[in-house]
Amino acid sequence: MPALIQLEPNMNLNAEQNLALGLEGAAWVFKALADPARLKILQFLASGQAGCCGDGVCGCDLEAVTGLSQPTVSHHMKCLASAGLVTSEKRGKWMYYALDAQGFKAAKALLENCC
Amino acid sequence: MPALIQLEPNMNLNAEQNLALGLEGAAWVFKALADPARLKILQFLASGQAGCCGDGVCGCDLEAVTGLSQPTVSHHMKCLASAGLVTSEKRGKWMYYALDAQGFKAAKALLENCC
DNA sequence: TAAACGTATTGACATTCATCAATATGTTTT
DNA sequence: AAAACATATTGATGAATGTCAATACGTTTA
Repeated sequence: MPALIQLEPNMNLNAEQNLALGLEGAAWVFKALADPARLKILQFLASGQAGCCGDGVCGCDLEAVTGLSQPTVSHHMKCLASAGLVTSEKRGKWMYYALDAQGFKAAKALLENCC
Repeated sequence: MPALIQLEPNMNLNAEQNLALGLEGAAWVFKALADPARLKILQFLASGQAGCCGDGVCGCDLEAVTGLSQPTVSHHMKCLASAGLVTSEKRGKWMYYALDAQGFKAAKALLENCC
């Protein structure tokens, strides 16, 4: 039976959906982790370092951290969010990003169970 | 300082090398995990099911499991081996594959530490 | 030695991906 | 209202990827 959920960059995959998608969902999460720039972003988010735009880490922080252009960072964040690894919240004109602990728990479980 | 190790499909990445490569090495491992066919192969290797060629799982088993062609399976196995996730051993005319526990430990550590 | 068989390599092709410049959208500040 | 600013989207481009057919390589068997 084909999956009823369509994997797209514009979705935000939660734990249930991930499970329902089976290997496709698992691969989607690992694909999000499979890029040095995105890992650097995750590392920075995990470090707890303060950002330039007040309380939280915003997009311009991540441009500085990665040295990538603004559109590229935006693309990477959409990728990470679609895999359920980060959360995003718009406050004013800034977009604040944070790690999604649940997504990482799911990723670890994937590594435990499916392999 | 640039990494002294060159990531290639033809290498077999061990834990030390992986660490030395930093985010590049981590991404390399996650990239190997980021494909449904490869996850299915890993799942089968983890299941402990008997193969068709005696003691161990050989290439033709994985063709049956994945439904992919022989060259494609060969390519995937090289990818998994280069990431240190599987070991391969040639016995007679067969190639036997098994999970590399150390590789998975490294992958889990990457998920813990770098994120 | 020949034939058969499992695996690896090569070449080709369509798809996906990372990246940036240019532009659009929306919010805040002047 | 206008200017400034942060982010999102679009379009384009070069690189990487998954796949298979054809072929080459090694090993075993007849």
